[in-house]
This record gives sequence, structure tokens and C-alpha cells, in this order.
Amino acid sequence: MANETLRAVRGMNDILPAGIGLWQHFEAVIRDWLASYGYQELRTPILEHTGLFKRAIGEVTDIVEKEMYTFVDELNGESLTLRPEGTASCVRAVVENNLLYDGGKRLWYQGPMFRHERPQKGRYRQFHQVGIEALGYAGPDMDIEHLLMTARLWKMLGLAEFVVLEINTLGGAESRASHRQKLIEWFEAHQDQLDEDSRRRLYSNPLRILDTKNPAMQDLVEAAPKLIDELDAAAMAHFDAVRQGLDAAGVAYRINPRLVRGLDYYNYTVFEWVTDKLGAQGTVCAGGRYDGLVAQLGGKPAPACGFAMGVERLLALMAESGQNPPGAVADAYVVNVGDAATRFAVLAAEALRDAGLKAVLHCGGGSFKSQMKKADASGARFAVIIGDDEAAAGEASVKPLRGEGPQQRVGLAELAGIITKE
RNA sequence: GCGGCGGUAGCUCAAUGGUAGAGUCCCAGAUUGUGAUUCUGGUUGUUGUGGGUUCGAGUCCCAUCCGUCGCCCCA
Repeated sequence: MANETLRAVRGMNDILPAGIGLWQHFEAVIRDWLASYGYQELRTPILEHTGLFKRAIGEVTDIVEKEMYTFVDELNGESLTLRPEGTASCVRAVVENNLLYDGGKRLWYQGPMFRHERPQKGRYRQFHQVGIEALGYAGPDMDIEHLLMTARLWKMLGLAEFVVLEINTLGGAESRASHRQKLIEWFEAHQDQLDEDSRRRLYSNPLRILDTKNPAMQDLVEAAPKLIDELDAAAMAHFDAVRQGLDAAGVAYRINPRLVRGLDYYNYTVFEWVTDKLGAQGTVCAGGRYDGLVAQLGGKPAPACGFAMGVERLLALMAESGQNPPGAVADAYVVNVGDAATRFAVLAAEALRDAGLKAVLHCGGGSFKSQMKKADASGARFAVIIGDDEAAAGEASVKPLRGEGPQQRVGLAELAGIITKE
């Protein structure tokens, strides 16, 4: 086993060739899907000033308090942080580059995110997200677009039967504040019934108490003040419109009044797509509206909403459902035995590539038998066989490896024509 | 960060405290120029790491690292 310092950092994984086919398939689907909705890709740095995440995500959230990879750049004393999520960077880039000067923008990004949590299946310290953000759109039509987008994506990925949609509304800032105050008062009055976790959260994140799995507290939680009673008419109308949009499109959902997001910037619509196939890390996609964030990060006030997907979790679901697409395989594997044959095989392989084919040239010598085994194991559809006989004649033998068919011997000019494209 | 379980060949797994093994994979041969089946032979290890107990430790004890399940958190 490798020395500790020569191992990957805990919770950060290599993605090996054997598993890359699923990633590439996923990424190809994602690109088609986003293009079909007219979203444009945005790429931001992995590293940001620490203050960005503190302001965007919230000082008292778990992410900021104990999960960020924050360090001081010793060359200039700046405090920097590996991004734990993508929305903050996206909004920062939008504000910094005035991207909303000519109206709303539909954006997406993908890449690694970093959180210092204890690794578990579906939870890694470096993990990947695909995020979608729509900025400058206030109406429920955009919330609906996002929900329909996600529903379509599950179909495209073959996951529709494994995930269910939960939605909720958090209302505006005022509603949330007054609800929070009433919650604190309610739980203060029933402190004797709170468990240890809940007492700890009472003032830091009282909304989370509603999410408790402690059966002894269910009655108390059920009777607690409900956010829906605090919602103003505008928030209710927005939520109703979102629901009508889902109904009209035939997207099933469950209203979960206890659904709250762990990041401070959300308001109005929030949602999660969850699965029961991945154990404790069952959320594969989540998001919602965050109308205050652009202004909070110094931009001209602009409404916004978006969501992010956990790529590793979605891939785990796809694998669970039996999907295992192969990585790229060559059209031809070029077998060569003998010095003259090896020199000629280089040219034969180049000729195949000139014709737009994928060709793997056998390197390293070995018997015909061992090279044929490599050709078979490579998955290539044809073996192009070159010995000194062929080399002397300027020809190559072509043998189909997958289907029936005779072995043929042809000159270089005809070689590519025999190897059919798939 | 907390609790439970686990870690033996590249992979999947065996091995009463007493010589570390099998299957698979890989390599070679049977077939002196031809893969996927078959047969024969061969390589593969600081038993995660470091201590301790013992005549003797893969096995028991402690620590640590890593994984896994749950909590927590979240995508």
C-alpha cells in the first residue's frame, strides 16, 4: 500500500477509465438537455475569496461554520476558499461582469465542489455538481421551467422511476423572519420536550428542528407554528402558479411543508428531488428561488432561481439501475509482428485516422497470438494484421472481430473502405 | 464531527493462535502468422499502517489511516 502522503486526499476520488463511460454519457446528455432549453455555460474559478461564501451562504450555516476548505495564501495573506457550491461564484461573476445589463440570463456550470465532511457513499469531500441559474426572472414561469427541466432530464437519464419531487415555499424575507420568531417562542415554551440536537439549533437554525427524525418530538413539531400561516398574498399566488404549472405539465410532486434549505439565500419556491435508493444521501437535485442574493452581493437587485445536481449521486443511481455504457472503443486494432511490419503499421494506422476512423496501433511487440488477444480485449471491431509478408507487399489483412465475415487482404488505399463505420 | 461494522493478490473472497490459499485477471505454451471456448504451466502479497500480548499473530489487545452503514449535513 502506498505511503500515506502518496495517496489521494480522503474523500477525493480518482475517476478511472473503467468507470469513465458513465460520466461521459452523463455529460453528453447534460449538454443536449441544456442546449434544448437555451442555457449558456459559465466557467468560474474553483477558488474564491472566503468572504464571498460567508456573505452568500450565511455565516451560521454548517457549510460555512465547519465544512469549508479555507486557507491563507501565504504569498499575500488573502483568505481563500475552495468553492463548496456554485451559486455564489455564479452570482459574483454575473455582478462583476454586468451580465444582466441587457436582461435576464440563463446560465449553467459544472465542476468539482469541496466540503470537509465525513465521507460516505454519495458524500465526498470533492464532489461534482451541475448547476443551473436563471437570473433576472421574477415570475413563477421560470420556477416552472426549472422543475420541468429536471423532470425531463430524469427521463433522458433513465431515472424517472427512481426519484420523486418535493416542493415547498419559504415566502418572502418578512414571512420567514416572523415565522422564525414564532417558532423560537413556541419551542422555548416547550423546552422540556426538545432533544439535545433541537436545543442546540433553537437559536441557530430553528427551521431545522421541524426536520427532526426523533419520533418523540413528532407531536410537538406537528403543532408548531406553520410558515404557510405567515405567507402574504404575493407568496401564495406565486406558489399556486408553480403548482398549476406542474399540474398542467403532468409532473407529480409532494408538498413538504418541512422542506427547508440549508443555505440562507433561498426564498419563495424550494424543491428537492429525492430517491430512496441511495441510503442516507437521498437528495440528488435541489434548488429554488433566491431573489435577494444578487443585491446582497452588490449587484443591482435582480430576482433569480436555480438548482444543482449531485453528479456522483446521479451516477450511482444510474449504475444502480444497471446502466454501464462502455467508454470509447477503437474501430481497428493494428497488429504488427516484425521490424518491417511495425514500420509499415505506423503508416497503416495513420491512413485509418486520415479516413476518420479510430485506430489503436499495437506497441511493444509480442507474438501474433498475444497481439490478437489484445485486439479482442480492446473491444475494437476489426483487427488489422500486418506481418512482414503484408509489409513487403504494401498491404494489410483485415479480420472482423465482432461479427461474421472473411479475412481480407488489401492495399493501403482500400484499407479504410473495408472497415465500416458503426 | 459522533456511533456501529469492516480492511488478506489488480478484482471477488478463503485460512481452530501454528508453512498465507482459491477463483478471476495477467504471462507463456498446446497451435513455429490469428482473438473470444478448452487444456497445461507460471507470476502475483510488507495480511491498510504502527505498537503490544505470545515460543509463535492475518487471527487477540491498543492506536491510527481508509472504507462502509446510521446520525449530522447536503447535491
